[in-house]
Amino acid sequence: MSDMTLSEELQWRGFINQSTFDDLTQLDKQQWTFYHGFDASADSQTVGNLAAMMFDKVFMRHGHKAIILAGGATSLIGDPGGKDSERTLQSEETVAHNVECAKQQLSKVLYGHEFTLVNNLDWTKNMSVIEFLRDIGKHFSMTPLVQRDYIAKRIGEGGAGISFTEFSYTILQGMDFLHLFDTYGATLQLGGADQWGNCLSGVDLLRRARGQEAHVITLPLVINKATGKKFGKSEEGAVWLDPAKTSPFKFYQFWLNVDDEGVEGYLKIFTELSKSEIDAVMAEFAESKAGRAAQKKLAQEVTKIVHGVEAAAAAQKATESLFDRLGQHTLDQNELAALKGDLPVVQTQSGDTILEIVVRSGFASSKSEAMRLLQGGAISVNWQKGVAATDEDLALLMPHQGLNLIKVGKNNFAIVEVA
RNA sequence: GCAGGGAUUGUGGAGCGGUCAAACACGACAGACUGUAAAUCUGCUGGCUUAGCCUUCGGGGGUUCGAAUCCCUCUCCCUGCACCA
Repeated sequence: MSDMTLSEELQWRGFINQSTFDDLTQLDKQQWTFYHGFDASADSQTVGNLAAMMFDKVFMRHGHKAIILAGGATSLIGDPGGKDSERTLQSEETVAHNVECAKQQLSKVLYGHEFTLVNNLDWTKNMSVIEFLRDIGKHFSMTPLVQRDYIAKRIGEGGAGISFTEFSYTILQGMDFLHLFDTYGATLQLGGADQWGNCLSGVDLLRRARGQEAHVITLPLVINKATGKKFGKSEEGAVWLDPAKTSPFKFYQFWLNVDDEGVEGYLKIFTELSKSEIDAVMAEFAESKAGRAAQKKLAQEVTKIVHGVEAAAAAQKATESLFDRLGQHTLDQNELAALKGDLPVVQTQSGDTILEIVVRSGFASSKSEAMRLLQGGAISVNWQKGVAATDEDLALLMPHQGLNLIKVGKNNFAIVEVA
């Protein structure tokens, strides 16, 4: 796909945050067995995790052996990093379910490559306390642990405190590295920038317990260049990879709406397009910013990777019919029926007010909120915008029999089916 | 364990007996302008059967005509001392 070496490609794509290598070309000189752990504290991964998966894919394309870990054990404990207060423990069933979800999503995104999928619960659940304290704990010195930023923050003035459980998280993760070295010969760990400290726990442990040199590379947290915030949040919160949580249409829309500033970077991270392909799209984009060629390409490619070719095509088609003729064209019943697979569908009785429908669609969490949206001119039915809150004007927004299109805000569409 | 300090609506943070659904800032959301972008401006930000009513200020109980504000108690956090080295 490219004649770059691994180290060159990683740098070009902007995948390197911190690394224990003095010289990254060491990566090019041998085949590595690396491991990368994914959190299982939610039942779906997000686009943030997607960046990490794409990171792994670069290594895989260059012929390195991957061990992908779902954190069945670590998610039972909870990573204190980045949190300012103690987490609520999740039940074993929940985590087991999440691990299954994570495994499925990982397999889908990493499809086409060979890799070993493991769950760290397998080697931790039957470990004895004595074994843990003697064989593992003995290698960790308290002083550096306590000095870790996120732990220091929790312990110091104004901190929320930290339990021994969460405190031990990093040791557990270090143990994973040790185990994967013993079983698979893994000597490299990849992770997110926030995992740097936890990854180093494993490096230290390997050195102390096995006299083995090991390495870590972390990828940067993807930042939205326009806002300076963490990338990957939409209006409704996180952007999930699970189509049930973020529909392929919404997912596609998310990428299409990405800021100009960052598109090039996102193309490099979230797609597998080569340098020449990306250069070509960016050239087209530079000529006509309003054409948004880069965003379109990005949305297309990423949706393909996560949801497949068909879903990507469907999302694109839905987008065209909703936006390209924005406001000029009332979609007929057939066109609306075609959109039913892509947009949320709200079933309703004739007589239900628009407020109730908006709440049921999930675009507002209460009637009060729906009312506010209405008064702000955010709601339209079949392209008719409503502004008034009186009963008479409310009636004008009443959907008719059959299929209707409602729009809330700029980007939220739903089909309303009146029985 | 003892002594102080603290817990407020997404976050930070005012309020210290009625005028408090609770200042202000940030964030979020919406409108205008644009390119379904950014910036900017404007609005909005507990719920409801919305000129009114209801539920919120860590949990529970009390004082009072009236409590986010006062008292008791529980939980959690912080600081200092003690304990432990």
